[in-house]
Amino acid sequence: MTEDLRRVAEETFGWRHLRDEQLKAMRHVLAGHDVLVVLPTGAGKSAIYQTPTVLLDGPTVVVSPLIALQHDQLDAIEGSDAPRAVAVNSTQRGSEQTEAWEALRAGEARYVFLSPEQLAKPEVVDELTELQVSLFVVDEAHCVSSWGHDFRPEYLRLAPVIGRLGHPPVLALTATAAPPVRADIAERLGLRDPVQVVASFDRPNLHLSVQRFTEDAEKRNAVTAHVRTLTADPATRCGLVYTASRKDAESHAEELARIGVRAAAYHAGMKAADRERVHEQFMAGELDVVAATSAFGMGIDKPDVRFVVHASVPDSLDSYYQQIGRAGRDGDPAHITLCYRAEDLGLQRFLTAANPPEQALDAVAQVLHDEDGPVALKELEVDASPAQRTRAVNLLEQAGAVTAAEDGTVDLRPDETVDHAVSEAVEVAERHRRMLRSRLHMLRGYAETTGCRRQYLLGYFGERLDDPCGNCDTCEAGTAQRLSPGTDEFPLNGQVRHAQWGHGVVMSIEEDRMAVLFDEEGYKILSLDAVREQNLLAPE
DNA sequence: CGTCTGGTCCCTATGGACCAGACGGTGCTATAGT
Repeated sequence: MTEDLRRVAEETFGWRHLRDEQLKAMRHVLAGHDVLVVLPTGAGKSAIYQTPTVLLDGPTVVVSPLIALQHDQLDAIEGSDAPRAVAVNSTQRGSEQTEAWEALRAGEARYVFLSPEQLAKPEVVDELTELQVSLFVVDEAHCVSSWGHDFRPEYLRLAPVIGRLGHPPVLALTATAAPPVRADIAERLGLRDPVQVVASFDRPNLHLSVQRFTEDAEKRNAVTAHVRTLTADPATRCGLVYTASRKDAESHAEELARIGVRAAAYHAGMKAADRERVHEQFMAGELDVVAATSAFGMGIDKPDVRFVVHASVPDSLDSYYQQIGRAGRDGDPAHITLCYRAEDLGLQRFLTAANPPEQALDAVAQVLHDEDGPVALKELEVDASPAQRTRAVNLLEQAGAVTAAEDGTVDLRPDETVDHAVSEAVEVAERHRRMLRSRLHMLRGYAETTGCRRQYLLGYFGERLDDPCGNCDTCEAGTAQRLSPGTDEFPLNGQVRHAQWGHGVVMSIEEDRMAVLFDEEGYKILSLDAVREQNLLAPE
């Protein structure tokens, strides 16, 4: 099997060497296992589905969040000797879509790229069922967890689709996923006993630092001054400035342009043509700095980004790590700076504060209660937007009040009342909100720690670095210390139980505090004294 | 949750204090109008 993979990799794609992680994941895919792969960008994640597809009988479905990413992948496959790849999406004419399906039916095309929204359409799933799909790939799989719960709820409806396709091996690929995100991806996709292939998150060439501010104006000036200094040096000319709002992306870009930096803004409120131009100019080295919201990033694989400055905090360390990971891909040193104001957490708190869609929940539960049999999702006639309706179904399903069949229909469990179903679903939404809030606490912890930033960051991703890294601001300030191996009663990654919060895992132990990840409540930061004096945690 | 904006108040006028209300992120898809 390994020899076949190596042969295809070399003969079809021209890859002389495969990394151990790539080979391991491919072998499990060919053996029919579900696989969750967490590998840094540039480590060849795409190869993990591209190669086995050549050896499999049926086509490979690739779920991809952005049409632009689908195009990149199509180009990559077209540039090899692999079979043809097609995409089906809303930018195409009807004839183009028809041709794509025909090529797949004829066995001429063997890869098909789709958004999760396409897979929400029964006619698309019908086509795929006929094709006898051999491999189901979810690219950028962290989107399942980060977008599925609200922004793009179709991401949580992939599990029934996978079932309908006869549950071919599922391969979930991402560059960033902390342990709870991995668990969420596996659960939401319905992975069966997935093999996890996780590479180290450490990027030692990134110099990590945090600058604290009390005044907004002061922080803005510091961002400008810092970027001015960096861009003035040819060795660190190119970088990114991340902002929390579109307005700030524009004001920072304007200010930088005013002082002579080749800078432009990028956010989702801009015209598609302008966004594309900024993207291309940055890739071509015609722009040195892009000041952007979180819209900028996926699919950016520019090796020589020398700095990432955050003008405001993002929503989590998960997002933060993803954004800073766009620097120093070539392995050369890069500067990472978080310009931190505690007040900035307020905006993120707001953005994660969405109330559970109670009306939609109520309407959906009521319709399902009144109907005799299962109902197709699209046929659910409720007074709510399609996205809200899907979100309500997702929550009801997670609450165990609604069951989803593989044919895309849903039904209320027998004996389930509308009120009980709604209240359970609201509790699920609130648990999720608590998890998002708790991630914000961990971000705050990173910004405010006097310990080694890298130890903290890696610890968040479940990886342990015993000694201070020597390449962050706290190490340079001399405040970072050797990581405590935990105490006898609470070893790192040990299991604990809290009377109120239930089961958890010890994520980090600092001098006077510890972080615990609870299954139901998310991350909690506890004072070690309080834990000891009040006997808050019992080892499990 | 925090910031910004626009309006009102005060009442020899002006501009600062105060308050209410709006706004804040991520993309797909389908469809109407050129």
